[in-house]
Amino acid sequence: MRVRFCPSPTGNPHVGLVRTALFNWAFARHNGGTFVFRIEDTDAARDSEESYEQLLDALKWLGFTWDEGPEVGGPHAPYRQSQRMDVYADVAKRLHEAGHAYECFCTTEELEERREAARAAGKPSGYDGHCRDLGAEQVAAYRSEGRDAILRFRMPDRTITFTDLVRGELTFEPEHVPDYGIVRANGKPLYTLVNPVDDALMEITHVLRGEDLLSSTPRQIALYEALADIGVGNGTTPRFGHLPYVMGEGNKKLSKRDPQSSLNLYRERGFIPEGLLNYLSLLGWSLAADRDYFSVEEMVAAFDIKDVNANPARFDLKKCEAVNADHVRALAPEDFRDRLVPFLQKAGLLPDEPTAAQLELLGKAAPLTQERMVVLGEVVGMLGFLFVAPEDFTRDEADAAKVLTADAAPVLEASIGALETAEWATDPIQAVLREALVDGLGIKPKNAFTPLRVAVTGRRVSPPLFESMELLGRDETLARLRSALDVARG
RNA sequence: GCCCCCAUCGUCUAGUGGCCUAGGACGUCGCCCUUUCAAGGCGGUAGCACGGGUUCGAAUCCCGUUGGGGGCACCA
Repeated sequence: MRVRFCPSPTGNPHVGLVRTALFNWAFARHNGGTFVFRIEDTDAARDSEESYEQLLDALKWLGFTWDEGPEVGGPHAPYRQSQRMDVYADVAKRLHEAGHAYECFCTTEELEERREAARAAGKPSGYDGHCRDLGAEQVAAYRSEGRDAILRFRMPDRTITFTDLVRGELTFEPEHVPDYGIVRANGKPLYTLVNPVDDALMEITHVLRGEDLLSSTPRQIALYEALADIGVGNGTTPRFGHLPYVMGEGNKKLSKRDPQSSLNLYRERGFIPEGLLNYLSLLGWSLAADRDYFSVEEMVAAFDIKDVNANPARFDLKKCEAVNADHVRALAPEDFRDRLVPFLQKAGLLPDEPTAAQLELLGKAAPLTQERMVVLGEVVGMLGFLFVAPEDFTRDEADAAKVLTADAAPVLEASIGALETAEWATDPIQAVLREALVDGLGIKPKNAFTPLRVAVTGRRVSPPLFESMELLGRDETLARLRSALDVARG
């Protein structure tokens, strides 16, 4: 079994692309097959090197591995179509010579005109076969007019039926599968040619791709047969499975322009690969009736293309976040801590090379946040107060205004007094504060600790207070309580 | 316009003729726990698009309708 993932490097990787990669990869891995990664960069106008780099980076980050493709090579190298142009030129020439393709001189305007006419007459609006059987003198006449020709594939005049791996048997009548262009007038091959040619050459056995390619499958099947006829590839036509769309808001397919579709965005927010892949696998597939939290290993072990749903799935950010949060909580403490570092660095709270003391502090603080976090990026807001330089510490203005009022002054004052001599550890800190505030001043815990929380962490919502104080240290804690007292007194 | 695909709670899904007075998850609502926020616990909410068949029996099979999506390129 040989499976491939063959994106074209146009723009940022998006979640629909990732889902397709995931299903292909899981399919290959589950069946012990070969996973081929190929880059379809035949459209110079839209492809970019930057997108190519991002694609590779994204796949690596997600943990996908490929057996053949860029950087790892393989028996069918190169795996970037831009480096295979001579292959396509040769195949196109042979297709032409064998009569499977012909030159078409129709101009865009002429095609447009006839398409409109066909449509108005209630007939299929694909190519009408105008140049199918041009004689030599007609070809010469067009050339002398200065017309350019594209190479067009000659579809066989027969019904094409195939069994889709997710949708079952599908049938297309010939009048709805018109002849189609395979080489541009400038000689550059089109996707319609290069994709099947490479699949044939690379001996791909199973093609899992988006539903948008469903209606082009019959014409590709015809091309495979023509390729077999002229001896390109090993003569077998792959089996196809068309994956349902990933939809965005409303009833639209998630498009690259849709910000919700950008993988990089999720990555920057601190989604982790485990969570993202788990969620994406749920879009069109399920492990079991009552489980939707699982590892990618479990998915691979269970993945069967027959279980994939045919109906489109909407991307639900809330659920994606919930699944990600579950995976964040399941991380080993040290792993979790390490993954936090880049986010703190990006926020300027940690240097490029954190000191041992900083890492130790993070190691102690991280557990306070792990089950409170949906995405790793939240660490900046949650633990910023611990890592910020004393002179840079600020409080949320709204929280301070609401909480650090005259009423809070006695609470802060009593706390300072109690903490100056307390043993500096979570439990004793809690004990002396309870004694001073709850017992001493008769204030409810909730009301007693909120001013302290804002004073010390700068926010009304924070990690557990007493642990936070312990980690902050006595001097800085007292300094912040004193400065808060000044604020409270006006 | 022509062709194709799809149709279970708001969302993702389980369900392949009787186990379904349709199960789970996210969301949402209520309660409990509680130093904030989470997490956790308990409970509630809400669905087989519609109409015909087939069958002793249909969410499950067939047909039609409606709705949604896609394709009909010298894009991929």
